[in-house]
Amino acid sequence: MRGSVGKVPYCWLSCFSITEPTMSRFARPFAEALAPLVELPVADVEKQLETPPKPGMGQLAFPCFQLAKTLRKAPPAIAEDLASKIQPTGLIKKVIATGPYVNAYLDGEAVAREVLPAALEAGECFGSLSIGGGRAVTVDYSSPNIAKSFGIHHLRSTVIGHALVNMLKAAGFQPVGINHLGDWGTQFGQLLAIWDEKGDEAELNERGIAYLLELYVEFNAAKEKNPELQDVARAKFRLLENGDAEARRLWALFRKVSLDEFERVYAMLGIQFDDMRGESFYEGLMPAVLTELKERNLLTESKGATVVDLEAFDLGTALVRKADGSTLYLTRDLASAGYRKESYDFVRSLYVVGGSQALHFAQMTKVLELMERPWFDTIEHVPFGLMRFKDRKMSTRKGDIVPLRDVLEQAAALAKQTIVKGAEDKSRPIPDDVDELAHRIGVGAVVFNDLKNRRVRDVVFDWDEVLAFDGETGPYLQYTAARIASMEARYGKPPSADVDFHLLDGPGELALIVAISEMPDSLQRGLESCEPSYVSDKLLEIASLFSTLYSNRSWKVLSEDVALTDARMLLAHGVRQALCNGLGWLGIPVPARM
RNA sequence: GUUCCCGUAGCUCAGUUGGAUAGAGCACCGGAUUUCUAAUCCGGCGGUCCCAGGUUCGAAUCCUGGCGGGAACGCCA
Repeated sequence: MRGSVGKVPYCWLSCFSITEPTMSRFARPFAEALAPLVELPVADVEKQLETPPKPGMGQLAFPCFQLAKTLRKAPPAIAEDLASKIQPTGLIKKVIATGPYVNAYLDGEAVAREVLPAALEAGECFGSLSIGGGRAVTVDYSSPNIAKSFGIHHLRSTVIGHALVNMLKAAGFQPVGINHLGDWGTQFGQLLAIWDEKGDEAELNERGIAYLLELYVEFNAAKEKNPELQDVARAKFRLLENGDAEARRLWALFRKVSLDEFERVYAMLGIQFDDMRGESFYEGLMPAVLTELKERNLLTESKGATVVDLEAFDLGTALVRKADGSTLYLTRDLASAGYRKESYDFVRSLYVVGGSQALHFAQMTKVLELMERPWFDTIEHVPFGLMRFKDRKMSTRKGDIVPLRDVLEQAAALAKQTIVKGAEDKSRPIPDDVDELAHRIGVGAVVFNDLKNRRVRDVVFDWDEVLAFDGETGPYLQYTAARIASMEARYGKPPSADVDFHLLDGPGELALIVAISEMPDSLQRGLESCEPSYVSDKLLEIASLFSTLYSNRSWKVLSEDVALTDARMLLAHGVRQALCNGLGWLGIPVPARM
């Protein structure tokens, strides 16, 4: 199966022109010095370079184990020999053999001079890449089902997809955010079936989506006892597909009520889609898909249904038409894939959908291949782990979910409480925009909590964890940026790149500046594997390194020493720029202060 | 039953694509604020990297086989 969950089959970015990762700017000179001595190409040496486990051991390391065989010497002796032959120049301050490694120590002053002015100049573009060349990449994400509440379990696709859209944009691609609304299918038959019995438009207008969810849950409860109800639902959906006026009218009504609610949630998260076509849009395109499948002799009849037999590829059989003639999810996805290719001419098409649907996407891709779509292998399922309760699955059918809106509102309420308490403790006035600030912090906590870990892992929903503001959290990053913003305001003028870089020569500064310089690497790595957590990780590292410096009482940014203040301000500004840009990629708002 | 994913500290997770003494946060214990925001920082405690083999100079990482958890496997999406 292509693109098995959790593994990156190949680097899809590698087909585009890659700018050199920033770290290799530092690694290159070291590799160039080593290459002639070990008689290997510079690129090979560079690939072997590692980062030592502790900062006191330098910033770059070359392991000598592999040379031991060819040179028939002990690795430490080789390291010793190599180290003695390399002259420090430019970015490299010294080279020392440490056991079987040749370690290089970067020159803090030179690194600062290289990184910080560039960061200042780049501003909001700092950390960005220009590998995309304006090429389109579609990102199918969020895609909630109409007539069901927007639950916390939809958060995963929504925030991962949103982050990928932002990251693609930062890398110079033209992302197309697609919300493939689940607004078609037998589920509507179910809703229409129960609506016949007890639907009440007045109540719908009043209670909105909560009422629809209630009906849906009730139908499913009834179906448990009376399985024939599913046949009633299928008949209703067929009616809808055949264009029955009343069914269509109700469908449109349900759709609107749902969209109103979804829009509120998207507004809270600051998300806008480029394409909000639901599944229903592809209704008219499906006959053509079925016709083509038939002409290509890909269809077989099986138990009354129409299928594509994929047993030869270990992918089972893929249903494209039910026995009653109505269509399925796969049929619609085949149609939408072609439509997207025509509309957007994507170089890559991502589907941010739970890992449980791996088979569906494998089938879809295989069918597209059999249909001789040359772009079939540019489609990639970006799977993620399930969100569940500690002791049970979340179940929309049973109404056993947590509405996302509740979570965001709770988080904002808690943030407000923290702001108010903080203001009281320091006997300061409560800010006028406390609600806006609290909202941003709450969203930051909830979103970052989902993006900080690798997406394949299952997530257990836990209020304490979602609402945590301490440690490795969104508010921690926001707070670090806010503290710097406050210093910048106090500083009273824009930071200057014309500073004495020698004043930024300390080990803490060097580690921090190297981390800042790795922002583009985190973006690139994140895009290669569609994994926003690489960015989250880098931001935490930067914030942590800065906080350590900041908390040292003998290390002040603002002081009487003008030259020192200017230099440290430039560094602090770079930190804030990196944090703000990275948070922006992740779709996390940055409050003006905290 | 078959296939896919996951398994690292009490809990939640990183681990630079096979390298040095496996790292963070939470929780717990102890510290730090006359000075840039304590949503912070510092220290301590905490490990059979699920198990067993194999490959390798070298394995949490790769291979094989188990065990445990989750998911998918036809008319839902």
